[in-house]
Amino acid sequence: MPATLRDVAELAQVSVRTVSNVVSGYEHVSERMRRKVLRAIEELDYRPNPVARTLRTGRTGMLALVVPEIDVPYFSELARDVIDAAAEVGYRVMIDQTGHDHERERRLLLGDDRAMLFDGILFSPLVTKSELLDMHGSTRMPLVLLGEHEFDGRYDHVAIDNVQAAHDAVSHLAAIGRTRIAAIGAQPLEEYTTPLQRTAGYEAALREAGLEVRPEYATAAAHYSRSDGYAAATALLSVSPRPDAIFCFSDLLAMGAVRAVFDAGLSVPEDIAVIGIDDIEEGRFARPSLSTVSLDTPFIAREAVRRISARIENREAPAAEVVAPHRLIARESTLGPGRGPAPERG
Amino acid sequence: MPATLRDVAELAQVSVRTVSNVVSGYEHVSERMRRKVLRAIEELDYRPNPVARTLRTGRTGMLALVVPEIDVPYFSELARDVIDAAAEVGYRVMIDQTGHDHERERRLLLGDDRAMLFDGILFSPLVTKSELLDMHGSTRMPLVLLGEHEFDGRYDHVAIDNVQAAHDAVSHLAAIGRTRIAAIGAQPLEEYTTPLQRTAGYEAALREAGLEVRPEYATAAAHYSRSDGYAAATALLSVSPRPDAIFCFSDLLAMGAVRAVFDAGLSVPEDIAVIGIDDIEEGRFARPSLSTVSLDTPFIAREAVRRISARIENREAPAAEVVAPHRLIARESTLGPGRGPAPERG
DNA sequence: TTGTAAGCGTTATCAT
DNA sequence: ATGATAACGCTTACAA
Repeated sequence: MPATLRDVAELAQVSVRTVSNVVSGYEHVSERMRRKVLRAIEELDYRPNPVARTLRTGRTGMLALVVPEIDVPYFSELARDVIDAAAEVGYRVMIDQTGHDHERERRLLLGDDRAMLFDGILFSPLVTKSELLDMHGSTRMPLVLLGEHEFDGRYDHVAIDNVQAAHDAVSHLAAIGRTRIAAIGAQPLEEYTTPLQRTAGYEAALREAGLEVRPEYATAAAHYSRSDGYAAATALLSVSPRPDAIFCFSDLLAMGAVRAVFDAGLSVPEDIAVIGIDDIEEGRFARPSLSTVSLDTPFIAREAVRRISARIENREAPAAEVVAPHRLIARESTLGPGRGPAPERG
Repeated sequence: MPATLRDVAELAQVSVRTVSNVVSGYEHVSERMRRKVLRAIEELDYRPNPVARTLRTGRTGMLALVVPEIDVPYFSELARDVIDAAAEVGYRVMIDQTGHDHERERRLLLGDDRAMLFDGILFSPLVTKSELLDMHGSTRMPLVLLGEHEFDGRYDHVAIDNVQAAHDAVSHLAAIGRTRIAAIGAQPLEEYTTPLQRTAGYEAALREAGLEVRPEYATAAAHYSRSDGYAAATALLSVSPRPDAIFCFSDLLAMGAVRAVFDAGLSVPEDIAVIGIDDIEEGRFARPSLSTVSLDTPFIAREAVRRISARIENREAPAAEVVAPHRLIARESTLGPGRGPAPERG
């Protein structure tokens, strides 16, 4: 059995109050007492029980990060930054993946049984905003939404300007002279905001460049995975006229699309230029290296942790929205060979 | 303020005992009572406080997964499988990354302050075995070691046969006629077991194939990252005689190595064949697709969770070792083009 | 079958 | 500056 505060108090011949004071670094403790207590702690190898402390204080010191799939590079890179940012302010991070399962997202937001072992949730959701709000309504768990959803003033929000990011990517393709620009990542069946916004940016940029918006160029992808990108790109190759560029709604889709183009005997970017969004490290070393719109995940992580901390401190404060910066990074998949890998970001 | 058991009891006009029975699904509760209680629960929107429950029962229902870096694909894919496997038996997973920081690993194992908010640790360590044992000694936190360390009978262990895996990779290179086989991933300065074992397998396979073991072919890599692979491969290209194959101790190293070879104006596998270890999805879509030794992460995850559950149930049971299977997967980076991507595993 | 009450290990309130 | 003691919200003997 591990030693408790009482055991220490007994051995040191002081009250539990004093031991607690020493442990939690209370100022007004005499040097003599402190020594006695520390000696007893040492001897008993005492460690405070965080659960008891939590029950008393109401703080677990843990955050939950909820993402669709942790093994998607964008999310694992985000997770790395979130864990680091959280560690800096004394939080640890529990990760949950919903696996594109709305039901699992729902349960999480409802705070079912042991879900509540953390002080707040950083949520990168699949479900649409309104559903989400309804679900989370009754529980008062601090919540910060990550990603690209519309700000509705009810929840803290760390987003990126999706429309603009998509717009920038497509404008780049137009600027290098591409005229038949397809897209992969629309999701006509569902009402996810991300694909809707990116589609909007895509179409706006096309119009701005004086290019035609062809419905047959806007293809769907269920999961933003490499294999979805591969499949969608393969299908696009037999559309007539064949696209000369593909804008993918994620880098992972783009990795699959690039491979598909080469498997069809064509070349990137000569025959078809490809650009993604996210700036995952994989794309920087790929062949050709992937042009993309870089999202500032360290910034997102830092802001998310800052927002959730503030929310935990004060649940009544008005909801805030912060928009993370993004920037276009042109590499070989649009510009052609000759630009080596860039191990550094950017 | 959220409702407590007492509030529910009061409203339902029953004792807390009865409410608790209903909540935790105790059998012997009359239908009438159960109804009354459920109605009150509904009305008050009551949710059990998991912290209080934990303080009482000693179980948090959480596991910690400790890895060097969550954004390394091998670890994020492992994390995905661990989270899923844990969810199946009612556990949730907290992830911590040590970032190659021995001190952080140490603190985790020592169970410092709020570290102990979980029932057990799944630990994929950097530090050597003996150090680790000394550190963990005093705390009795259930622990299962993941990865490729020697079994010493004191801790549960889910490992792979590192020597054999490396051997298989190198034998494959020899079998396709390569004679100047280099390696990337040794770490002469530190005593990590993984690189030592893989180096052993590498050298054994060379000898078995009647090939010379050249020290200048065994290069180091600090972090098994893409950029380390890139740098090491670049260096290898100016060794004379130039290698005609490179065995990388991880797929990520291999991704960097492949890019380096092409940047040097050479070709994979024509000039230099490349093989890795891990079988991350990235390698299946890369160009050329990456030959590798596939580690069965779902198996590892399942066994790890099984072991830690057993250990939590019975801390006195003898330590067990489980060896996860591996198998060689030859793709384009050793066999040449013509084998399309394999979205499915293998 | 259900009620009463004693903890689980802290922190925090009230004294002194 | 320190001691005694009441919570925190739950589970579980022990009683009834």
